[in-house]
Amino acid sequence: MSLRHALLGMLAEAPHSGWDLTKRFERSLGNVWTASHSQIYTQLGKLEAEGLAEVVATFPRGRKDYRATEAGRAEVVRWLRETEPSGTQRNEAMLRVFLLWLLEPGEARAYLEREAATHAEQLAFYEDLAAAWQGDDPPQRAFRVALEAGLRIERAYVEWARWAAAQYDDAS
Amino acid sequence: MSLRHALLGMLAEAPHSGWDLTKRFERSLGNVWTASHSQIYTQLGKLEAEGLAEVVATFPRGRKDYRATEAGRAEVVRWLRETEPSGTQRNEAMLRVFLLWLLEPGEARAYLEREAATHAEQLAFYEDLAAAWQGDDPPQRAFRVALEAGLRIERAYVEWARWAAAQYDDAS
DNA sequence: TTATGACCTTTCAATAGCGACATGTATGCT
DNA sequence: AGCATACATGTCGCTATTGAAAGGTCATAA
Repeated sequence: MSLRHALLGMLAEAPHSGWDLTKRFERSLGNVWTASHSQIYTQLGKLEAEGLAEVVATFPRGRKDYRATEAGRAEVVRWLRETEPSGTQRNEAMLRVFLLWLLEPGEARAYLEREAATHAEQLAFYEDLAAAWQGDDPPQRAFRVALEAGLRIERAYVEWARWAAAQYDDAS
Repeated sequence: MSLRHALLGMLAEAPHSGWDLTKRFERSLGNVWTASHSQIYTQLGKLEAEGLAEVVATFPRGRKDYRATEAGRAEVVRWLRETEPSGTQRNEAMLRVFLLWLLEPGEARAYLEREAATHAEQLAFYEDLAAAWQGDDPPQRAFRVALEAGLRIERAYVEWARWAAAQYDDAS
């Protein structure tokens, strides 16, 4: 399971609460892997029970910060080294493109225009992030590398979606 | 559930057996949504029970070809029109990039070089498909539009992965 | 004739993931 | 004081997904 290792990786970087982690999934990370808070809290409990993570501080409102233990850190590293990325892909928006011929051309075009807008928005978000970005420790550099992928891929998406919308133009 | 509608969409295009559908998921479709044969056969059974798909022919070796019924076709269209794409994203290979700082720079670089190679291969596959492509009916055009997305995004991936590998160069 | 490999379907147990429900706390505004 | 909103965690039932096991057919070539 990847969620497990995603969490462990973040907890190896710095202490985080379930809330923090949920927010990180909603923002940047959500574009490569989604997870709901119910999944995250459940998993944190399991990681703690297995000795891979531990609570390092508690705060008002019941907030608990977790950190990866040595065993937890070792487990992510082992996972990175010894396992192949599973080929599981999930992108419902693109899946729909295969089925667009079932709609009227105008509807298909509208869908693609919405896609273009959505990706343009995402791109702008990444650009803001990149502009504001600083920090040069290893986790931040890894983030920067991932962000660059986001920038390039969103650009490709936006251009594609505009081109695709034109393909479904009534005139065509 | 998207799998359901993905299958229905393909069955609206032409009759397919579970085997065919599995192959289509392994090839082109797998890059936006993965599904194992066990899931596909189970789902075909359900679609048939609900009257959304029907067996239109049987062949040697137990092969059965399914086609979407009118109700099935209407259901995909309804889904396309009335529901928003779920935001679920899943891309384990990119998720790992966020965690690459946990490895030695050399290991990280090697990972990214493998990614570059994998995506270059995928790109070549799409290019071959595109070169061989012909047919101008609506489903084929939709496929062509999706393929164009694949081409553009894989190109972006390859270039990114090469750039990213250089970031983790020992010299850096 | 027999082995090999490609074709093809089915079932099942176990795990992962989703969405709704439940519960409560601190902050800031009116 | 009262209220809204953001913060914060946790549980539960249902559905989706995976991976493995099992069983069978046809074509081809050694």
